[in-house]
Amino acid sequence: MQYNGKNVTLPAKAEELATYYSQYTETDHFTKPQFHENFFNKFVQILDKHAKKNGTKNEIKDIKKCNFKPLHTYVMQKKEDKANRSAEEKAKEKKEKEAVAQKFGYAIVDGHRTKLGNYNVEPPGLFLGRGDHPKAGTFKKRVQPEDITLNLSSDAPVPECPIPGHKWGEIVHDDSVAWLATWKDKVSNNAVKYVWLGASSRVKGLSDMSKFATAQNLKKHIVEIRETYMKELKDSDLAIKQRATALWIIDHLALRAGNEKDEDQADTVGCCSLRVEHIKLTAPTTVEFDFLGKDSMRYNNTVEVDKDVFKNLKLFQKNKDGKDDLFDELNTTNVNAHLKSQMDGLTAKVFRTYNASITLEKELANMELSDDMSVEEKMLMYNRANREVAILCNHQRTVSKSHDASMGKIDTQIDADKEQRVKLEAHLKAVKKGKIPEQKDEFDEKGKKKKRMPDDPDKIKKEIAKIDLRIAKQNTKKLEKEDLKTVSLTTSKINYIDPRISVAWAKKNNVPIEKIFTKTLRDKFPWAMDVDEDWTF
DNA sequence: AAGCGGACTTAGTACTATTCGA
DNA sequence: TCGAATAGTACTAAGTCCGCTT
Repeated sequence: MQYNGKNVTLPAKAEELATYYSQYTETDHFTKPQFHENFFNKFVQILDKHAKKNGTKNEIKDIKKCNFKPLHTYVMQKKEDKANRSAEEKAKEKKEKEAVAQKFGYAIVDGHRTKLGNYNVEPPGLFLGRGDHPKAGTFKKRVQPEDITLNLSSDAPVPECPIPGHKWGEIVHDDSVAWLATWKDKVSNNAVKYVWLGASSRVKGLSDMSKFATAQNLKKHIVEIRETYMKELKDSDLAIKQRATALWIIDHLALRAGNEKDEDQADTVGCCSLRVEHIKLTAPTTVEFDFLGKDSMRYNNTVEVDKDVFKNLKLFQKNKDGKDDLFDELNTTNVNAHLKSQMDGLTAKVFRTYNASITLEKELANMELSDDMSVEEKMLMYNRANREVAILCNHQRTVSKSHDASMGKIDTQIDADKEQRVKLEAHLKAVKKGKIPEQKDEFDEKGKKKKRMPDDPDKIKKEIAKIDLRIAKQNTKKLEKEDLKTVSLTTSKINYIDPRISVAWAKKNNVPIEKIFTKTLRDKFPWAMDVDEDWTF
């Protein structure tokens, strides 16, 4: 790198850090002041320490005088080189990776070779928080074997530590937990990281099944629970009033519970942690919610609420500052304690599972499907239902870089097809009159000769029909693409929707399950695959 | 009953593999 | 058959919730 226009040779540790940093030059992280600040603090700290050790003085003090371009160029070159490797080299790497996965990616659980969810420890680098994160750009240290605890059967051989000169931190034999290995992430306040079994494992499958069993159980209690909170909206006790209001929101809008958060995390909220500034009331019953939820995703929704809910929200805002808690008498613990008293195993998050599954089932039931529909058309219906769930749960994704371009491409194709259709129509008319028109050679934009139109009326009609079908298909594609531009269907499919609803629907409508679930999801939900077409949630 | 550590689920994005269409 | 677009997977951050300690 250069400092103040002069080349500098960095000590190895500082160079490593600066290399991590410079690889983000062209990303969104570089637009955040916090990212630079946290990086540079650590950078200077390393340089100071190094200088002190050598009895010199560190001159690098101002990030504005730093030019990390040479490092960035180097990192980008490496990336390009990697992409440009020969097919053999790539195949060789793939094979090696597969061998590692075979060796480290499985555990023997109750005699069965079971796939792990993850088996690599998180590599060192810069912490990349989501949204406006106070710790963005801080250094995430390399994890050493000594930092790692392994959880094995007491009679299992201890795996050899693969790093020479090192040994495992601790070996435990705890069959009351599901993790196989753990370490602490110093960046996120010693947050515990784990190695788990994969989603296809029996342990995870059973826990998934029990999640949906609880949600199904809520179906049986929901009428009573709703009656209770509707009554409690009018309770004279402020804490109970707040609890009922929060439950109305959790049930109707599928908000998360909303635990308290630390100062050194991004400022995001859920239901219980909503602040006065996050809602705007308009009489008689309109409420606009606008806040950042999990992953700093914006939740912006204007809804009509129950008149008592509106009255209560107005009351909770009274004499408060925008930064004050809306539900100052409430936290997730007492909401969940109350829910538990109404139904065994009931917590706030169960409402999301329940409402997601119920919504999909209801939406699918409303779709009118017929036997002569193509699988694509049926899937369009399914995805529309899935989309309603994703919107309910506020599952978003960023618009892909190529979105506008690919929409434009579809338009161009439709236009070309329409133009060709006009020509075919005219040609058909002429042919029918018995005058077969002379066809001049036509060329496409690449200079290739286009196919001539047939002179047989039936063949012309067939071609017109083909074009009509193509136009219809493209239009459908366009609609769906635009609909799903900012909506992510995968999150609800993986976590919230009882897979048996989808399996039953697929069977009933002769849609191959592969159209709905990827290989990984089919492996995750083997327990859902054999329900019959009449199964209901 | 607050508050914290720990265990587990849920989340979007970055990366990689596969499919599509010229 | 190739490159671009799309689908699918890997990754790890960020939630929820429980139970223990003070």
